[in-house]
Amino acid sequence: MSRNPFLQKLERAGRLTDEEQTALQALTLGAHALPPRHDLAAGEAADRVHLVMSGYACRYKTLETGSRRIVSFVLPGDLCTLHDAGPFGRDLQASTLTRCTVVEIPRHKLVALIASYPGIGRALWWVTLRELSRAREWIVNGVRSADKRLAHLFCELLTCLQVIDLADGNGFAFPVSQADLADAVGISPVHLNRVLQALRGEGLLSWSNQRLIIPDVDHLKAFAEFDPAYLCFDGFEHRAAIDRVQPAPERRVRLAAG
Amino acid sequence: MSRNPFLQKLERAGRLTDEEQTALQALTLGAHALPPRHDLAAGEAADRVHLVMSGYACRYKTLETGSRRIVSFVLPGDLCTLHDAGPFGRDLQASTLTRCTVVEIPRHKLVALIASYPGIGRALWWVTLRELSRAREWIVNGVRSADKRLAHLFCELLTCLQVIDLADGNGFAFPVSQADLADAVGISPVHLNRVLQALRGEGLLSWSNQRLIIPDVDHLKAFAEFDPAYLCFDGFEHRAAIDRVQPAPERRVRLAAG
DNA sequence: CGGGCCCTTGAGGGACTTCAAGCATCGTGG
DNA sequence: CCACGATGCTTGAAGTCCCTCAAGGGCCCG
Repeated sequence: MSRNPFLQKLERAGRLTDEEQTALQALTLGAHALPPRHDLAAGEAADRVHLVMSGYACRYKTLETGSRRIVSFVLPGDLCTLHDAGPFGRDLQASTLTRCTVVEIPRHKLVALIASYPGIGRALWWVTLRELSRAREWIVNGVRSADKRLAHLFCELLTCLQVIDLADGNGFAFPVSQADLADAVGISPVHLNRVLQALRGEGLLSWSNQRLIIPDVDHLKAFAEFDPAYLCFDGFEHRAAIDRVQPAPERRVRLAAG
Repeated sequence: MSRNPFLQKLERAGRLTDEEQTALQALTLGAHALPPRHDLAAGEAADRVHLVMSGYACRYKTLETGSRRIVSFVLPGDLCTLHDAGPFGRDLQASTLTRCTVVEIPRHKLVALIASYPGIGRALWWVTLRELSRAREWIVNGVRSADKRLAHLFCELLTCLQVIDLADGNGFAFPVSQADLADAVGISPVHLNRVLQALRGEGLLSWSNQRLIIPDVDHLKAFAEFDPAYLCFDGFEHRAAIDRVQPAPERRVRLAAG
C-alpha cells in the first residue's frame, strides 16, 4: 500500500515534525488480521487502543429491542477505543465489519506520545473534532429520506477513502453486507435493498463484486445534498485554523497583563 | 448562590487550579441579553466565541427543503462557535431559542488561556469529547420511536440541567416552543404535539407554564431506554478516567447500570 | 446434496407526514 | 376597552414512507 493511512490523516490534521512522524510510524507496526464480526472489545481491553490499518469496522450501540445502530464507520487509519473505551462510550461497542488488519497499541504508549509531542496531541484533538462534525452530519442525515440518506453515506465514504488513496475518482471496494449497511443508515435491511435498487435503477450507482461505483459523482452529491465541508479535509484552511486554536509551541502567549 | 455554570461544567471535566478558575471566571463577565431566534452568527463573527450563561440556544443545519434540523442544544455554561466556526461546522448555524444571556469572548483570549493553562485545555478537550458522545447518542436515538425519542431527550435535558442546578429532582423550566422541539427531535410539529399528548396521557410528564415536570423520573428513563453513562457526569468516575488518560495504577470499574 | 448466508420480492400494517382548519393567548394600536 | 394580527397549540383526514413478517432463490462450502 502506498502510504500509512494513519499518518496520512494525521498530517491533514496538523503539521507533524519528522520526529513526530517517526514516533507515530513506530506505532503502526505489528498489525494482525481479524475476521469479520470480531469484537474490538472496548470494555474488556481498555488498556489497548485499536488502530485499524485495513478493512471496515464500526462503532455501534445495541438497543433493547436487540437491533443495532451503527454510529460511525472506522476506516483504515482510524483509532478506535481511544476515548470510546474509558469514560466515554462505555455504552458503545465496536467490531469489524469485514476482514481487518489491526494494531493494538498499549494505551500508555499513546498517552506518552501525546504528552511528549504537542503536534501529536493537537492532531488527535483535531481528529476528535472531525468525528464530532461527522456525527452531527449523521444526525442531520437522519431526517432525509432513505434514498438520500444512503446516497449521502456513500458520498461521505468516497471522500474519506479518497484521502487515504483507497478510492479512485468514482468508486471503492466495499465488502460490507447489506444488513450491516442498513444498520448504518438506520433503516431495515429489506428497505435498504429496495432503496439500493432504486438508486441503481436511476443510474446513480452500481454495486457488484464488493465494489461500489458511482458513475457521476457530482450527480450523486447533488442528489444527496452532500457538502464535504463538514469533513474538513479540503485544502489549506485547516492550517490557519490550527494556528488560531493553538499558537506554535515555541511562542508562549503572554496573558494580557492589563 | 448558584455557581457559574461554565465553571461548574469545566470542573466536572477535570481538576482546575485556583488560578485557572480565576482566569475562567474572568471570561464570564460582560454578559448581555439576546432575544429568542437571534443568530449566534458563526461565519460572521468567527473572531468571537459565544458563552451562553442563561437560556436555551441550539446548533442546527438548514436543509434544501427549508426545514431545520437541530443537532444539539446549547445550555447555560456551554461554549458555542468555538470549533463550530472556523473549519468545522462552516455549514452549521447557531441561534438562541429563548431569551439568553451571552458573553462574547474574543477567540484569542480563549486561545491564550488554553496555551497557558494545561488544565483548561484538558477540560475543554473533555467537553468536546462529551459533545461527541452526546451526538452519537442522538444518532442512536434516531432509530427509536418518536415517543421514546422525545422522552429520551427530556431525560438528557434533565440530567444536564441538574448538573448546573437548573433542574430540581423532577422538572425544569423549558420555555421552548413545540415547533423548535420538533426540529430537535426530528419529527413534524404536528406529530410532536400528538406524541406529547400521549406521554401526558400516560402520566409520564406534564408541561405547562413553560415548565416541564416528570413525576416519576425512573419510569420515564426506563421508557426512554435512557442510560446517562454517555453524558459522563456521574460521580467520581471522571477522575479515574482522567487518570487513565494520564495513566494511573488503579482503575474503577462500573458495576451496574442504573 | 444439504445447510448457511445473503440478497430479493410480496403483502399488509403502522408510524409519521402534509395539508388544512379551528382555537387560545398575548401584545399592540385604534 | 375591544379589535386585531401574530404566534403557538390542537385536531382531523388522507397519503406516504418505511417496517415486519414471510417466503423464495443464488451462491459458497462442507
